[in-house]
Formats: sequence, structure tokens, C-alpha cells
Amino acid sequence: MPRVKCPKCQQPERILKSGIVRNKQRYYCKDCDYHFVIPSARKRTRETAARDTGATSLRDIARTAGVSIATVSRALHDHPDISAQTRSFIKSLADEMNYQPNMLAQSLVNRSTHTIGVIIPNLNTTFFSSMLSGIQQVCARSGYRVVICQSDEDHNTEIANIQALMNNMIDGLLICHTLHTDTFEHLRMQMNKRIPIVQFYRVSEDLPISKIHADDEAGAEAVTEHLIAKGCKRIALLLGPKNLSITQKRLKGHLQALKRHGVALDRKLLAHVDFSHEKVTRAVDHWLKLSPAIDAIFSISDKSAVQIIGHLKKKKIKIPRQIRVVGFGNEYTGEIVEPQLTTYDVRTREIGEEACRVMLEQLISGNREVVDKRIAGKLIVRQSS
Amino acid sequence: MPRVKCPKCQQPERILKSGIVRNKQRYYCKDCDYHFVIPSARKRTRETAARDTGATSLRDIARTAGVSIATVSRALHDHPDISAQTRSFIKSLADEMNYQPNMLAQSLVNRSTHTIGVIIPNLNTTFFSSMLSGIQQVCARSGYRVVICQSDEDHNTEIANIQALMNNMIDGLLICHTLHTDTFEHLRMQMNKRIPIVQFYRVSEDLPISKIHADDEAGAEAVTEHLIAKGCKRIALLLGPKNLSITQKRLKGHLQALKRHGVALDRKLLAHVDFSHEKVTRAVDHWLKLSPAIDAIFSISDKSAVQIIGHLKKKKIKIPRQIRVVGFGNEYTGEIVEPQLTTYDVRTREIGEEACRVMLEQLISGNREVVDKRIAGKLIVRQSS
DNA sequence: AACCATTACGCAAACGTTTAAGATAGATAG
DNA sequence: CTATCTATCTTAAACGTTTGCGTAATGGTT
Repeated sequence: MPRVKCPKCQQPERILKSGIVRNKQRYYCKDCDYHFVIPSARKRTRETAARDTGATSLRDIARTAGVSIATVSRALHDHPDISAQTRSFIKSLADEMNYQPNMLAQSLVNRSTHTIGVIIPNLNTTFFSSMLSGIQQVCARSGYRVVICQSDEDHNTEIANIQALMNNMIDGLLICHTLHTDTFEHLRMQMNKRIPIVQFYRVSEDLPISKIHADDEAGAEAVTEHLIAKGCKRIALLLGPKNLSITQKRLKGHLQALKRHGVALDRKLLAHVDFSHEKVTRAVDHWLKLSPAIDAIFSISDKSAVQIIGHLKKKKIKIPRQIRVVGFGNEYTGEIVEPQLTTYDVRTREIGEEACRVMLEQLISGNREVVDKRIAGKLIVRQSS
Repeated sequence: MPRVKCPKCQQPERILKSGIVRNKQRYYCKDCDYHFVIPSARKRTRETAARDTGATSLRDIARTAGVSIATVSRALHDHPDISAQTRSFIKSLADEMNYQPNMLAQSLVNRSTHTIGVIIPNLNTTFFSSMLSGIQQVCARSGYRVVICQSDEDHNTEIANIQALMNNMIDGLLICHTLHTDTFEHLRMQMNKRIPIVQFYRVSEDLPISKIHADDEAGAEAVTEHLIAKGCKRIALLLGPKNLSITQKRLKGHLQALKRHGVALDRKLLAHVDFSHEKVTRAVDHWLKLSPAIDAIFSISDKSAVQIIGHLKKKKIKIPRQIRVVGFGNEYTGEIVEPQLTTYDVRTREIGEEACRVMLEQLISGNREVVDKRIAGKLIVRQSS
């Protein structure tokens, strides 16, 4: 029998083994009717744990100042219950000890992380990254942080990202849907939570959620009218997936312009693509075979428009003489490409900024009114038309 | 005297008022020597508080399952101590109640947020945003989140961002310094904390911190050699601020190439700029006045190189016939501009990815070895040279 | 019967804050 | 002097988890 003392009666008598739990021998003192194990080296206690991170906590300050934790917390927060003398003492002490509040603990009790989540299709192009840049800047000015997720234009990734972010990590969600998002159940599920959601750029039509978007309809109408003014009659229109709100709105604007100016619509001139390189090329090649020939291509995306310019040049087609090309979005590359691209400036950065402003306004005021804002853009005429 | 009973002796006798605290009358029972206030309507208790957010907690599941919180936690984590039956019951219950763990609480006790912080100069150009994209993707694959801060090329913003992020919000820091960062005290201060730091692209030379960068020296050497091979003798070199590591390394590579091929160095052909539009223009205009005339411009930044191409074209200078132009970085615009830009592909995305991989490796293994990796790029010859 | 093992739980401390409410000393009013 | 007030503390609960350790019940060996 091992020399084990009962922690209660301190006697080694009448001690029995009583099984092994988690690789440790357990004992039983018959006298005291008490089960126990030999305590491991050192129990993890607050005092020892403190040294884990090396960071100073309120507890540390309180101890060296000889006051309670509550007093320290209040002193640092300028609570009126604390005397001026104590307050300044605590503050200087905190400074000396290089105290940095643990934001996790703060967030846990305050139920707010001062962080907003952004879900965005991708960051490879300036198009979306400029929105993000705007968001980030507005947030930073108000002391908010930004955590980002790229959905990579994948609907399921978008769903997973929302799930992950909404678990107490963020105070608000800013989302720009993927090209292929045509159902919004995943968003509706989150709407009952307290945290506000704002959609930007690509939005859902009928969900009662705040949204900030471009003036897609008016913009597309302006672009098409510009082409008509230039004498175009056969305008090919490169659109995104049908489900996409921006596709629908821009198509609508285009049709309105055609109608107003009595230009007939040829359904063969509409193409829905996912903006991938090959799909765009295929659509253009298909149009080029049509007769009567097309005299303009209006791409809903600048990226594709630039690609189209390259493609047409390779085929020795003169722009804008034979075919006028216009884009939509106003990406930087439109200024670089030759001929420079006529496009519609949707002011991506402003969209991001405004979405973020709406979000912050809701967070600060607590007001959860649904807002639906359109950011006015403007036509930028360059050489390609 | 109000009809107030002492909560201890239940007698209304001998009760005195004893001041007002926070707008509430306080009382004092002389018999019991006990101070008290009339308790307010309802004390905020766990039970009532639970309804605050509407979110289900472990406590809720435990209550409806009739087990302890510990059991629920263990069941959900597949701890072996829990019977298969209980486990599956709890799991299905959690599912039914739509339980989502509170990550703040988890992070607090686990001392890990599964989030890494990124500080990046800006997101307006694909150059940096592609690095971020790579970072974000690698992180997502390992279940990590990314919080970003733009320093906006401002040193003080960089410092503030670091401060903010390091307060328990992140498990690791990925940083790309601003153009103007020439002192690294703000980083050194953070090095004793447990959280790993990895610099990427723009790194510090002498701090014992892991870094991932392009092969600036070899790259610049390759570019200059390419120009020399094309017959250039008077190569103007557009550099960034002198403090910048990439400036120094690329200059070094350039000089090596010159030396090796016996080309004399003319100090007037070196310009240090902050890559702003006007500074670049001024430098180029200055070079154009030199005699003997320059026959090539090597810009350390693609963005500036593209700008220079535009500027030269406006001046009717033929590229590459009169002046060859090469960049460094391989931004997308280099493919668009005409003539297409010869450049050095530094593989920005890979730099971001690798930085992130190194970070994750350190986080997972706990190993804090300082690594210093160079990502090999390659020369991309296009029309501008 | 006496001892030992295993299984499957529950209790409570700990993470680092915030904050309602209790307590005390000294000041003031009557 | 007594009753009350004010200023300034302290105590402890709460946020929602994770986890070390205690233990009852049950069954298996000598």
C-alpha cells in the first residue's frame, strides 16, 4: 500500500485505491468516506495564470495600487464615483504598467466588438477592393475594425462566411452578394438577430434589408442613349447572370433607352455570361457573325469591356469606327487601354463608404430603419465610343 | 417615516434614512446595523438576461436537456467522457435550438481568436489587394479569419493600427510597412508578446522577425541586364524613398548589373520619389533634358511605369524605339497599356499566400523560429522594351 | 466480502472585463 | 447631538465558454 495520506484526516490508514481516472490513480479513505487523487504539481490559479501572457490586467493594477478592480475600471473610464486623486494615480500606474484592455473580455460583457464584417466577392480587381478600401476608411475613422471574407463568387462560401461572422464576432454585416446568389434564405435567417445588415452594390430586390447600390437603371439608360446619339442601331449588350439585380436593372435601363428612341430590340443581341474570359469571347464572336452587323457593344462590366477591346483589336476591327465599345463601372484599366474606354462611373468607393456610413449610423443610433440608397454616377465619354 | 421594513428583522421600527445614492433613498436599521435600499423592480439575472440577444447558449441547452453545462460542452466537443447516447441527444438538441457558440467567450478562455491581423498600405491598387486576396484565401482554408487595416502609407496610422490589433484581437500579425516607415520601434515593442509577426513585401532589414519578400536584388539585376542586352547605356532608374528596403535592394541589383557589364553609373539617372503622379512626372521631365539622352527608364513600380508610358506617348516619344520602359511588379495594367509593359513578376499573390502560410505554420506548431523567405519572380518581356 | 476499475456525469474556477448595489467615513443640517 | 447626506470605495454577479477534479453507480476480481 502506498504511503498516501487522506487529505481530510491526514491518516494513511484505511486508504484504498479506487480506480484510475484519466491516467491518475484515485484513492478512497474509508474513514472519511472521501475520494481523492494526489493533486497535480500545481493547480492553475489566477496568480500563476497571470504570467501566461505577460499582459497586465485590471487585477494587476488593482493589486499594486491597493484598490479593487472595480475602482481601477472606473478610474480608467472616468466614472464620477472615483476621486480625482485616485483616478490620476490609477491612470499613471496603468500607463506605467503598459496596461492594454483585453478587448475580448470587454466585448463579451459589452456585447459589442466594434468590428464590422464585410463579405465581398473578390479582391483581385480594383473594382471591389476600392469599395473595401472605402469601407475600411470610414470604419477606421469611427474606431471600428473590419474583418473581411471573400466569397470568391461562390454561393456556398458566402453562406459559410455569414455563419462564421455572425457568431458574436461582429456588430454589423456589410455584404455584396456573389454573381450566382439567387436565393436569400441564408440572409433572411440572420435578420432576426440584433445585428444590422447592409447590402451593397449587388443587392436583393425584395428583402427588407438596407441597401446601397449604383443607379444601375438610369446609368444603363444614359449609356445606351449615348450610343444611340452616336448613331448606333445594333447595340449588343453583355449582361451578367439573369438572377443578378444589377443585370435586371441595367437591362431595364437599356430597354427604356431603346424604346424611347424607337430602336428595335433584337433578342440575339443580349447575352448573359458569368464574365469569364472564354464566355465573353464566345459571346462576342457570336455577335460578330450576325447580320446585319452590330455597331456597338455595351458591356455591363468594365473588365469584360477591356477584354473585348483587346479581342476586337486582335481581329483588326476598328474601335470606335466599326464598333463602339462601352463599359460600366469605371475601373482604372479603362483609362489605360487604347482606345480609352467610355464607361459609366458607378463610384465604387463611394458605394462602400456610404454603405459603411449607413451601417455605423444604425449601430450608433440603434435605429434599424431600412434604408435604400442609390449613389448617382455619371457617364464618362472617352475614345472607345 | 415611511412604512419600510428592515429586510433582516422585518420590523419597521428604528429605521432611519441614510442618504440618497444614485437617486434612490437608502435606509438604515439601527437594530440590525444594516443598510439597505428598497430593491428595484427586478434584478438583472441570468434568466432574464438570456433573452437579451435571443441566442441560445450552452446554459439553455443544458437546462432543456436536464444536464449540466459541462456535459453539453463536452458532448459538442466529442469528449470521450460523454456517452454516445447523451452526445447524440445533445447534438441534435443543439441543432434544433440553432445553437451557435459565442466565439468571444471561446476566445477568452482559449486565449486564441483564430483571427489574424493584416496591416497593408492600401487597397486601391491590385498590387496590394492581390496580396490580401492570397492571405485571405490561405487563412480561410485553415479556418482563420482576417481583419485588415489600411495604413494608407501613413506611418502613424500604421503604429495606431498595430496597437489596436495587438490587444487580444488577433493570433498573429501580417504587416507590410508604409513607404515612409524607416524606424521599427513600434514593431520591436510588440515582439515580446506571444503573438507571431510576419512582414511581407516591404520588410525591415535587421529586426529578427520573419519576413517574406520578393527577390528584389536578383529581379532588378535581371531587368537591368535585359536592358543592357537590348543595347541601353543610359538607364534612368526610378526608385522609392531611400529608407525602403525594396529601394535599396533593387538599386543594389541594378548597380551589380551595370558593373558586371561595364556600364558606367551616372548618379543623375537615379531618382527617389514617393511614386506620386507629379513627382514621377517631374523626374521623367528632368531626365528628358539630360545629355547624352537616356535610352531607357526602369521604374521600380509598375504603376509609375504605366504612368510614364502615358507621359512619353503624350510627348510623342516612341517606345521602345527611343526609350525603353520597364516596370517592376507585374500589375494587371501592364498587360493593358500600349505598348505592353515589360516588367518583373514579383508574384504578389504568392507573397501574400506564403506569408500567411508561414504565419499559420507558426501558430499551429507553436514554433517561433525566424524565417526569411524570398519568393522567386521572373522577367516578363513585352513590347515596351 | 473486500477491493479495484470504468463509465458518465456534475461542480466550480477561470478567462478579464463592466456595473448594480452595498458599505463606510466624514460632512452637514436641524 | 442626532439624523441624514455625499463622496468614494468594495463586493459580487454577469458575459458564455472550457476544463480539472470530484463522485455515484455499476461491474469485475480476488
